[in-house]
Amino acid sequence: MSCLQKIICRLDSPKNRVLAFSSQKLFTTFTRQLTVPSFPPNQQTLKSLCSNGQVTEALLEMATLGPEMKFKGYDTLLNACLNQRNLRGGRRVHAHMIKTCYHPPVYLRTRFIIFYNKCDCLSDARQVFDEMRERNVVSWTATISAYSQRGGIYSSEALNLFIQMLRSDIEPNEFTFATVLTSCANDSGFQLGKQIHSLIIKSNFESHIYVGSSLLDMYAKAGKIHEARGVFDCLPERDVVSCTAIISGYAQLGLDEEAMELFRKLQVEGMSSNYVTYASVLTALSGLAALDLGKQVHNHVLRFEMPSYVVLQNSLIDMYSKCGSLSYARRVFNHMSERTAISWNAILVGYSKHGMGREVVELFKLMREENKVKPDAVTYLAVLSGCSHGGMEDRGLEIFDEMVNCKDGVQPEIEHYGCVVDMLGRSGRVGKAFEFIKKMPFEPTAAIWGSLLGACRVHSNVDIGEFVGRRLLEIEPENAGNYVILSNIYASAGRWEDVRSVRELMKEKAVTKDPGRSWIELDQTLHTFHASDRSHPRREEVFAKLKELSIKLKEAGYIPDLSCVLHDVDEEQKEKILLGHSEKLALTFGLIGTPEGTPIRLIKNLRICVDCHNFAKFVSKVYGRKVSLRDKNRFHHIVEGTCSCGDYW
DNA sequence: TTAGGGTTAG
Repeated sequence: MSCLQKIICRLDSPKNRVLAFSSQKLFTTFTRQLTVPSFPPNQQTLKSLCSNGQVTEALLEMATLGPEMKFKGYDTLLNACLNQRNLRGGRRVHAHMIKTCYHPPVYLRTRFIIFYNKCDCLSDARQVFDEMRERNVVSWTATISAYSQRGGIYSSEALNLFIQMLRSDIEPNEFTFATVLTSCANDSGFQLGKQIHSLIIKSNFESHIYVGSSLLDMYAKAGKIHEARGVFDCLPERDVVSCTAIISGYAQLGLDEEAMELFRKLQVEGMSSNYVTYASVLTALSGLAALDLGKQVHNHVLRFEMPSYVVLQNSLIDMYSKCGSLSYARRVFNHMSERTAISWNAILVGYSKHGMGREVVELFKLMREENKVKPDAVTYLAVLSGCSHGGMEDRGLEIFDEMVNCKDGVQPEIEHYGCVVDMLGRSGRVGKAFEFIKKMPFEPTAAIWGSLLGACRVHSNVDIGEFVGRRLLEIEPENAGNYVILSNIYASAGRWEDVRSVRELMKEKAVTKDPGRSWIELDQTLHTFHASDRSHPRREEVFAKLKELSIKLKEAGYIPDLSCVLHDVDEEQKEKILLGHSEKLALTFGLIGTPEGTPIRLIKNLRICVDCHNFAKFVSKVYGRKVSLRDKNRFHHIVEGTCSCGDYW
């Protein structure tokens, strides 16, 4: 028996053949000389060879297969490559198929679409799809899915493909609907999404759990939470995804109390939760600044060993920083084994909102030095805003220049220009800020003018303030805040006639202010107050204490700032309105509800008014309390009569 | 063979 025959004899079992392939150079040489082995391989052999990275050898084996077995052989090879995300191997299989003039059926071509997509080669997947003469619902859905998974600019192509699919008379199935709806969860796709909803009803898929989840998510992302809830309530069965989708729908729209209420209700009904559910719940708790409840969720997550999910940790960072506990947020950040740009952004935003500019700049430097994660547009927003709020304006302007020079490949967008306006205005360079706006490559938004108007008020620049204020009243006539600031600017210059005219204008336009709301967490319960609110069970105590405060603080030098009230009423009435502001009620409740010396943590849904800010400063001084107040924009840490915002917010 | 929910944003 020759050497070659001996080797072939030993290769009867698939296991031995693989071993031989892996270990004996000699054998490979012989096999290549043979080109066509003398017996057909079975699927296990092909799979094993491919899994061992020996795609070329596996393809040589394919030569012995009859045409009817080739389909199965290629499928096996491709599956092995797919499991290992072996792009090179998959490409070889593809090339071999073309070279040997094998015409794969729809199934196999679709598998290649899926393979290329999973290997992140969208253009190859698309090429396979485009070259198909015949397509079925799976090949269409797999291609649509490749685009919808990527989101963003790819969503419109997913929708185009879906329309083409309908035109080619292929009926979508539940997979197609569940997929395509994810591409409708944006402003441009919503109208088509509603039409697809009609189609879903006609096709009787509305109650399908995957389709229903996708549908309710689309409505929630379009801000149509009632429609989303309608779809959810009609689902015959619910699972963790559909429940999480509706909870996160509420949370993403800032309907935090509703999100928590529904979460509790569904928990009672026995819903199961996973790390995505907790990430969404933490978003709602961040909005509510419910620290104690947030800690409870954190403990639960640790107990159930879910701590290593990056998404969950990012949510924890955000929750702790928005609840005022930056040290906890930093601890979570420090202990992460893997960080994404969102992890960095969340902690940077945290420091930024607390006015800690130096920490923002240091952390950003560390992010660049580590060079593991690239800063994105949000990173720059956090850093520029952090510099602005944290007294690091000049460093912020340098960082903006670096952005313009494309240091990290992130182009400044209009929001970044807005940060620069804020920085210039904050540091007193109001004229420069005005010039900067004029030269911007974008049309200034109301927010940008609003930022400059605030600067004009603080730095008493009546000329620019008047121009900007009048401009704002034209483009944003419904925003009561603009009238208040313009009126403040006129009042500071003693232009009482103009103050009156702004007031008249406001009345004429029937401007309504967003209702102000403040709350405080005591014993894991959120106590909410509206202006002049008399609904709280301890209202009598609150108002009695408020009266006492008014007297005591005035003795200490507090003078109510009546210019914060635009109602046309007498001075006594104005003072009464001011004293009824929701943040004063919540602060007073904090004083009576906590032991002496305990820090008080408040949250306001809008920007705090100048008078309430001053009031809180006097409370901190007279009553020896640290007051931490989170308003719409940032944290105010008030100690001994001084605020961390430096009276500019 | 194809499918749904998630974290950061002045």
